[in-house]
Amino acid sequence: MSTTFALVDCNNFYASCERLFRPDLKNTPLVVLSNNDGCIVARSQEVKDLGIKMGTPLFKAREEIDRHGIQVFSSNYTLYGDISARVMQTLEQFSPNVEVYSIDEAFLDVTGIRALSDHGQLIRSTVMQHVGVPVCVGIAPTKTLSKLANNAAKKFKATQGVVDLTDPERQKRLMQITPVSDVWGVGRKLTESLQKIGVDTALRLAQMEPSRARQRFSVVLERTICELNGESCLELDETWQPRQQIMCSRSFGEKLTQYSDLKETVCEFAARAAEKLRRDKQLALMVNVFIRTSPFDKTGPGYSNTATGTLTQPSSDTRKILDLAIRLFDMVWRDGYRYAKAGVMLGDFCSPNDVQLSLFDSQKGRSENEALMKVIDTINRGGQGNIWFGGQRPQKDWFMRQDNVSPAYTTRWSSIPEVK
DNA sequence: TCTGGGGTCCTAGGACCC
DNA sequence: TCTGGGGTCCTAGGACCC
Repeated sequence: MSTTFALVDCNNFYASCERLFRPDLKNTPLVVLSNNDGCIVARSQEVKDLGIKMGTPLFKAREEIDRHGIQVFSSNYTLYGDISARVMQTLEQFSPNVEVYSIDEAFLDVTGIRALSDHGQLIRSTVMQHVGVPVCVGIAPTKTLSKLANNAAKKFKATQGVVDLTDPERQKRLMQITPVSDVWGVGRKLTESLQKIGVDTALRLAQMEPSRARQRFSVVLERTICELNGESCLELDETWQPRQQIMCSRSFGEKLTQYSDLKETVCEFAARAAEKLRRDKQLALMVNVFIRTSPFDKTGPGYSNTATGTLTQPSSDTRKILDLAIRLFDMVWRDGYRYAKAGVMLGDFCSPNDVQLSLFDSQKGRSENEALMKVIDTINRGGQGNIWFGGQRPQKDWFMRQDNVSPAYTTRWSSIPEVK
C-alpha cells in the first residue's frame, strides 16, 4: 500500500516563537534577523504582506521598519530549538513514523487514516494548545505534493490551514495556478531555465517527459516530475543520520585585519566544531579552514582562500583539531586584507568503534583524553564558553552584533516569564 | 556603516590505470 | 613513437533547501 504523507510546517516559525512570550505583539509586525543582525530571516504575516522580502539586509529595510513600527529581534536559536523540540514531541502522538525535516517542519506517515482533513485539523489545534505555535498541514501521496499542499494551506485562508491533496483532480487544479518556482527542488536557476522553454507552472513541469528532464537537466528534476505525478520517489526517513559534515563559520561584526585576531577566531570555530562532533559521537579525519573578505567591500582588494588537511588518525580531540586548523590557517593567511568571514569545516567521519588503535596509541591514553573532553564539554554546556584552550578566544565584542535579542525564556531559570 | 549559517546531493573534470 | 576507449576514484563547485 502506498504511503500518504502529511507535511506539518510551522507558520513564520521564528516570528511565532518571539510572539509566544510577548502576547502584546500579537498584531504587531515583527522581524527576526540573522547573526550579526545582518539580514531579515523571518517575518510575521504583517511584514510579508508589506512586501518585505526574505533575506533583505536590515539597512535596506530600515526606512520601512521605522515607518510601520516593525519590531526587530536578533535571532535567538536557543529559544527556537527548544520550541521546535516541543512541537516535534507533540507530533509524535499523531503518527508512529515522523521525519523531522528541519527546525520548523516534519513529514508524518498518515497512511490508512480515513478522515484526513479532520486529522489535520486535530494536529493543528493540538500543537496550538500544547505549544502555542500555529502550523499548517499539507496531505498528499508524495512529499513534493505534500509541500505543494502545505503552501496552499498557508496561502488560502478558506482552507483553514489544512489541504488534503489526495485527489488527482485537485492536484491538477492546484498545480495549474502554482508558479514553477514554488515547486520543492526548483530554485532560482532552474526556474530561469524552465521558463525559457515555456514551463512556467507546476502543471507544465508535471507534464514534462521525465527522461527528457533528466537528459536536459538532472536526475533531481526527473524525480520531482515523477513526484508531481503522484509517483513517490522520496521515502519517509525517520532514522536519525549523523551529519556528514560539520561547519562552524561566521561573518564578523567588524572587519578583521590582524593575524592574531583572525587566528583566534579560527581556533574558536575549530573548538566549537569539535564539540559538535563529540556531541554526535563521531570522529573526523578531514579539517578545512577558509577565510575571506566581503564581496560587498569595495574599499580594498578581495581575497578568499581555503585549505584542507587530514589528521593522522580519526579524532574528536579539540587539541588535535586545533593544531591542524592553525597549520591550515597559516597556509591561507595573507596580510593586508580586511577579513569579513572565516570558518572551519570537519568531514570524513567515522564511528569510534571502527577506529583501530595505532602503534603508539594506548587504550589508557585514549580514555584519558575522552574524559578530559567530557569535562570540558560539561563546563561549557549552554554555550557559555568558560574553558578554552590556548589560542582560542572567547567571544569578543566585535564577534557578533546582537542588539535586540530576546531572553532565553524556556532554557534559563532567570529568564522564565512571571505570571502576575 | 550595515549583506546569515549550516547542511545535502549531484555533476563535471582531472588523474590514473588497463 | 604512435595514441583509443573505458573504467574508477577523487575533488571542486554548483544548485538547492531551510
